[in-house]
Amino acid sequence: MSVLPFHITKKSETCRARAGVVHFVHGKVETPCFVPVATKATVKTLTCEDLLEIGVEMLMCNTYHLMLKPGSQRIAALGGLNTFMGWPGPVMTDSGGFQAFSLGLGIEHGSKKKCLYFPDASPPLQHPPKRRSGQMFATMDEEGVHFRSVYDMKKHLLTPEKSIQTQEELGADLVFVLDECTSPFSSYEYTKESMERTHRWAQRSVAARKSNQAIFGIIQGGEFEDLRKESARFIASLPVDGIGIGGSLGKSKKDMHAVLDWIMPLLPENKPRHLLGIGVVEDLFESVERGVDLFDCVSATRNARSGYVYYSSKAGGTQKNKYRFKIAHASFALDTQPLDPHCPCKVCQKYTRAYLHHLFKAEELTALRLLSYHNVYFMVHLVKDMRKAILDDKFMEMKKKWMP
RNA sequence: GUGGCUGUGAUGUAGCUUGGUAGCAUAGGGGACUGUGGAUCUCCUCGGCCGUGUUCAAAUCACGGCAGCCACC
Repeated sequence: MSVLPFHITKKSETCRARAGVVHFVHGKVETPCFVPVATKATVKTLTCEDLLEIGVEMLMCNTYHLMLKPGSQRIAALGGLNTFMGWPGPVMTDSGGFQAFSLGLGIEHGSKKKCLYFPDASPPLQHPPKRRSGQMFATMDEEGVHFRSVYDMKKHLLTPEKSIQTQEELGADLVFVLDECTSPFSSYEYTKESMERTHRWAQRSVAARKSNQAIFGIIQGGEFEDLRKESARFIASLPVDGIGIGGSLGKSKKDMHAVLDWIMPLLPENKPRHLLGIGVVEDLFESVERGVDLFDCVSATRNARSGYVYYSSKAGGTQKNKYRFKIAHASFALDTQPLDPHCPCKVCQKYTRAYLHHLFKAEELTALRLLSYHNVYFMVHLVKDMRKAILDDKFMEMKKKWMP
């Protein structure tokens, strides 16, 4: 068993936040750290040069997508992910567990990671989900995940062993065990059954490992306190290098905070914790405060592609959507300010909102690229600033400034 | 000048025969999106060339204007 070197440099005195350093094969990562998602071996619209320039430390690629296209063996033959994509730094690969969810239950429940409709949610969400039973691309049984390729409908079986083998072929620094995410609509009974299976898969994943790649287990259990705690104890007891926190985090932000509050005291201090698929600005603060070290999230790049620009509260803005605005908004047509007047990124040094507004409305690809660059810069540096604040023991102060 | 055809939102159109909810697409304006989605979903704004008549009721039928296009002189 490999031991992933993780050193905690500083623990906050006022909360669970900590600053540390993880040493991966391809370099160190200073935590807390925001890890952009490079599903198909690229952060959409950005080059590796961009990412280095931005200050990105680590990337997350996806086993399911790369297994189907171009295939893990081809990537292995081409020297592994780093060589293949020209990225010198550490890489983690997601196991395919999330795709088991998003192509399975996610479709059946008309739900994504975040719940789209709960009448009692605050504020109440407007539209009930469209349930589309019978169109699932993934189903689960004890053996593993039965996928249909989104490309050609061919059947694939992804077992925990196959996932690990594939991730070894891809050659990431850090791999995740195969897990199943439940939907916010999943019952207690299903969530429990699924969690127990995920635990067995975790054991099988760990046992299947042949390389010295680092491996993270993943805590499931949905929004249920006893399940989350049980899962946390179980995953913490495995010989893994770190802890992933996955699955449905409930119906609201409050629920997510509760989940983190339940499990954090049960986790070993000396292993890094990765909160899967989170987050947005508020979530990053709340999670770092509760002791999360690593995040991956598509929000920066996906939002960029739908025209949302992240910006700092220092830059001013409306009460609603405090940390982002939509560049397509007509009010930017003649706005000669940079996207975020407080942002030192390349895009903000050069281009005006008016220009980016035009590019976006004209559906020019450059708009998506420049907005992605800015948003990734914003998120990466927001978390880097949090790290500095932890080191200076000013994290809660910083949080209060951002989230009064 | 004569004859024919056509006038529906910002744009392109459907409905007209057989009168009864003005439909669709694009554009515009909001909103959603958390282990990817240049996707998708969602809400909203704006309309029958003008006038008169018939009728319980007119985008629809009739008549008169006006405008555009085409053909002929």
